Amino acid sequence: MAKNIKPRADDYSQWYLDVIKAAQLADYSPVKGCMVIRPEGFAIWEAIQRDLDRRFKDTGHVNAYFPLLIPQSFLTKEAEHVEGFAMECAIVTHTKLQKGADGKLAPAAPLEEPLIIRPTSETIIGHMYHEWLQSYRDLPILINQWCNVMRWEMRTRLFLRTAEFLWQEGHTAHETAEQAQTETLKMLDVYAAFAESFLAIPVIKGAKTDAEKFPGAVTTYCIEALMQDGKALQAGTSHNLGQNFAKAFDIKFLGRDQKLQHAWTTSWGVSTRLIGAMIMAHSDDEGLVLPPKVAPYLIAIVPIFKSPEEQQKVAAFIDKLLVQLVGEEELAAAKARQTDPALPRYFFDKVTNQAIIVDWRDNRPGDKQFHWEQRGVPFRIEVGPRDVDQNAFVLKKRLDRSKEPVQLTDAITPQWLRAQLDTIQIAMFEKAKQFRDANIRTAGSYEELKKLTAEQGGFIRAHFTPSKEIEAKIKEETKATVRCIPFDHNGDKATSGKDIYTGQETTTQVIFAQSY
RNA sequence: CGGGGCGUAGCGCAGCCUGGCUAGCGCACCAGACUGGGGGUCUGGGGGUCGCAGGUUCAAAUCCUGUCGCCCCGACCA
Repeated sequence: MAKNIKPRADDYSQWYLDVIKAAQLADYSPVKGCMVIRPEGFAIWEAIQRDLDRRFKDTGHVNAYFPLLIPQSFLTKEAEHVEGFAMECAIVTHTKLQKGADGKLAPAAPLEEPLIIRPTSETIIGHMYHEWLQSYRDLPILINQWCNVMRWEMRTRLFLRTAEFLWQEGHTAHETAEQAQTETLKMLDVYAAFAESFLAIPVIKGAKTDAEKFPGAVTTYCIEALMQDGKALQAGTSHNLGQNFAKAFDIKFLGRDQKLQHAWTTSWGVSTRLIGAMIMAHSDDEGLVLPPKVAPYLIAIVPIFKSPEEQQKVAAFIDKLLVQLVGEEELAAAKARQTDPALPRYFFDKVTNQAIIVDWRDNRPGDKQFHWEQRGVPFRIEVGPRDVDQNAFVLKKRLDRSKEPVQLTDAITPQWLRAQLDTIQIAMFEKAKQFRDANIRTAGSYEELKKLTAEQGGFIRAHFTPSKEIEAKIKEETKATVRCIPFDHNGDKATSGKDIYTGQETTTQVIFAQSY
């Protein structure tokens, strides 16, 4: 039992914060709502960036960078957009601090036009696309940027909703509506594939209702994930912006038909919220559980010894094991690297920056077990004198907390480790998927929806015709919202049925859930 | 912005109601010893303007007033 982590069943919210704290992923900052991402947490973000960025490049996108500050007037150019974001904007109004008569520093030199700290970059990027775009030959524009954004949320939670957060935002411009739609759905697929294969989080793809869509979008698509407490989390969005922003920012080009016309744009993004999703999807009462593809440390080796002689014997064996897993060269390189000698790191994969760490700190072995377990390291290897005598080590799996002795034969190779990691990666996805699937229920009536949200949570499928007014009413009464209109799920086709609220016949099925 | 809770060592807390001796405890930290296969034991040690500002009092962590901040719940949130 982890003594510093509250069990999920007692207080899920506290459990989540305890897991983050125990794994040292993040910390509160002096500014309310802002978060410090610590090295262990940032390594996860780096892994996400690395893999996603590859996927963006593979689909033809390039990276660029646009400024943090946006003229206030830009925000007002798209009506829905300003309405959606005005309430949570941070505004820069002055350029310097000066000592006043009372000796205290106060803002001086007010700006002529206040600047907004970007809550998202459609407006400034729209402005630039206006400047850059002339002809259909310039299209498509396929740009992504990795950056921070700021949304002054009333209430924040580490990773899930912070005032400032890191994300990527793709912004593309196309010649035709069809191309923009293809792009929007393509990126939704990229997100879904990434969430499932890299983060091992099963997601449902679908469209948002008008009530839930991005301010200024024609259609918003999303991937929705289910957390262990039965609440939904929007893990990524892809927006077809139609010509809304093109019109607001005058993004025009001369077409093949020799006519000046507005471009069709899209935007899509995922954020550090994914880290929160990953924590909540996989971790247990013992702490963080990381999918192998995300983990900065793949194995933590815990040596067991009493005397210096035993230490030497164990160290020699660990070196032998390391040579088989990372090679002679890396073993020597690691020793030359001169990091903390008590915690030497050996790169298993330099491309993904994933390492094996050996814990030589002068602590009890039990401490070390808890230490690495709480940090979600997929495997721990225990090596003591008894193991060395039998030419073996003890392999402990974080996922199911099992342990088994393994002989150190020629079979212990990088391929062996990769196979082990793949098995865990798949098992984690399957486990999460089983949980998710077991928590998809169908409501045949509004009463049933009320009952299910109150008693069971999870995703609730129902026949329903989206309507802002009715959705607001349902939200008020059940705290549940339409998470999405799913494309299709487990092969079950949307068949006609009675709208749970109005009773009218409809072919539209939606997924309701309480969400983060 | 509304409701609730809380500011005392790095962290977690007791003490406050009913003012009074040198402000305590646990964890963490440092030194040493015994230890070592899932959070060990002992000894010694360092660390505090009790959130801040006023007030009452012989005397304030404790009472009063004000103020600042944080956390949780709600409203809000592509």
